Amino acid sequence: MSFQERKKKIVSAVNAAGSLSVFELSEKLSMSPATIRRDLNDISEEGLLIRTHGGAMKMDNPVLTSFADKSGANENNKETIGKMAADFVQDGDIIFLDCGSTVFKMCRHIKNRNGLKVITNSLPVLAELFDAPGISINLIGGEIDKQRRAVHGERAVQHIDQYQANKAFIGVDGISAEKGLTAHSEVEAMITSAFVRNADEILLLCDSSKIGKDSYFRFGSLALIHKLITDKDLGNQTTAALKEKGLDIVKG
Amino acid sequence: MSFQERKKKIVSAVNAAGSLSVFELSEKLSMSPATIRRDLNDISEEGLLIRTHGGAMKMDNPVLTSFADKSGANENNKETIGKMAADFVQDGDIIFLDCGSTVFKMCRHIKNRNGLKVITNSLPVLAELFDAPGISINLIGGEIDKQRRAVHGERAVQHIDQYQANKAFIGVDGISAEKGLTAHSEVEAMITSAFVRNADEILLLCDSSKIGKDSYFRFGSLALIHKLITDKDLGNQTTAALKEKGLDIVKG
DNA sequence: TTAAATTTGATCAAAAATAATCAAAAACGA
DNA sequence: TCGTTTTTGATTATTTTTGATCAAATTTAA
Repeated sequence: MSFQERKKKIVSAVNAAGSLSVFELSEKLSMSPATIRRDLNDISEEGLLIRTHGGAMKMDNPVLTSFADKSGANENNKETIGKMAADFVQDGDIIFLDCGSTVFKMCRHIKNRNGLKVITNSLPVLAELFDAPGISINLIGGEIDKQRRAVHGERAVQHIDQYQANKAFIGVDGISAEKGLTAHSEVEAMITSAFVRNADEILLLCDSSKIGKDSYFRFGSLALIHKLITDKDLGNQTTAALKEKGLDIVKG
Repeated sequence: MSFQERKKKIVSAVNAAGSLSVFELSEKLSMSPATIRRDLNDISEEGLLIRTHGGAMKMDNPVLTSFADKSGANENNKETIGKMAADFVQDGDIIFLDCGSTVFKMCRHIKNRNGLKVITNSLPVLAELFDAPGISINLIGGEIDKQRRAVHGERAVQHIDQYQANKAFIGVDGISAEKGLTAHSEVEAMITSAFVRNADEILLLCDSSKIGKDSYFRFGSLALIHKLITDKDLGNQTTAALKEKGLDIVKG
């Protein structure tokens, strides 16, 4: 086994277990502790996990968590939300798809639609739908945001403003009855706002962990949202508070 | 078994297995380890798999591999042209990169530049340069052309017209002293024309098989081109005819 | 706090893999 | 056909990787 392979195995083993000791890894991979230490140092240098005394633990910086990483937080709920959201997509629709992991989950479930037109700024969405014969894709142009694997910027907003869609499937970083919709960053909020302003129906995909939380940039009120698609873990009290605000809630 | 055949077999074997050692491959294909090593190095140079100590493993950029370029005819010449063209790219440049396999070959050789700004409509180019820390990418928006793995259309042309670059690296489907530049399709010609009109210096990458040939859509004269980068197989007579037309020819 | 136990980084030698070199074999072109 | 070029496999020197050892650093326990 080459050290490149070993490194991959170590990363996924540590990600799966949360944390592992040098000794556990050395046993699991039948390698000497010295080698494991060297590997761990290399890997942590690359920023893929956190070195601890005696071993390593998983790095959970939400920004770096790639979409391919199946071990992300709230995986099951996001999957369920994605599936439910896909039910609102019909043949012939013109839809905006935002970047973000929950919206990405939808894609797998809409690949068999026909005559669908997807307008997106998300590279994972592009990659996922690229092979679908019944779907034509309009890619939003502009600066590539490597961290978010998406296109952002003024140019991208201009692009979106030239189109009109039936439905927009969007994600946010926080939502609450008091502050409305919030995002981690202004650039992302600009894009989402553009989607909202150019679509007939706005569907917000948001797992329960983000509901009731506020992120730092406020960019819109709840009144903009036609449907909130979320998971079963959303408390009844919060649900009631949001329904009070006139939100149509779809709960997994 | 030819080198090309073997190469294909190695790539698919490694992709199927995830990873294979030099010895496993040498047994499977009945070739000496020395040959397998040579092959592996060539293949990993082309970026189709990752060379490891002791073997190779499959390359999986989870989001963007689907756009990886499939290698076709005239491989070696295109590779050489790409390498030469890369020499004309300097740190800090703003460049247009056209879609097409020869231009794509450049990418691997410019990954280590710093402060480079790349404006492109090619998905393979995007995938290849995505990881390069010194390069920022501006993706041209518009309709995705799945067959060419690129963005085309009126919207894309508008996008390009908003920018000005130092250099444009373009490809064509045909070039001759009589008819000038020709393309397979009008959509592609529109994009290339837009690149030409918005860049200070135009560098045409074109292997000798396309020189002297005409494709069906004429879209520009040779006078637009500042440098023609081609391979060693270009006949002396043709070379002379093109030089007559004022072309600066760089020959591998 | 000090003392004991554990973990680490550095160093080194052995083992494994590689690159470089060269001659034989095969493919190619005139 | 013959001479040239390309490809292949064997040999050898070099480089990389690994595991062991041990002193220094860190953590734990008393």
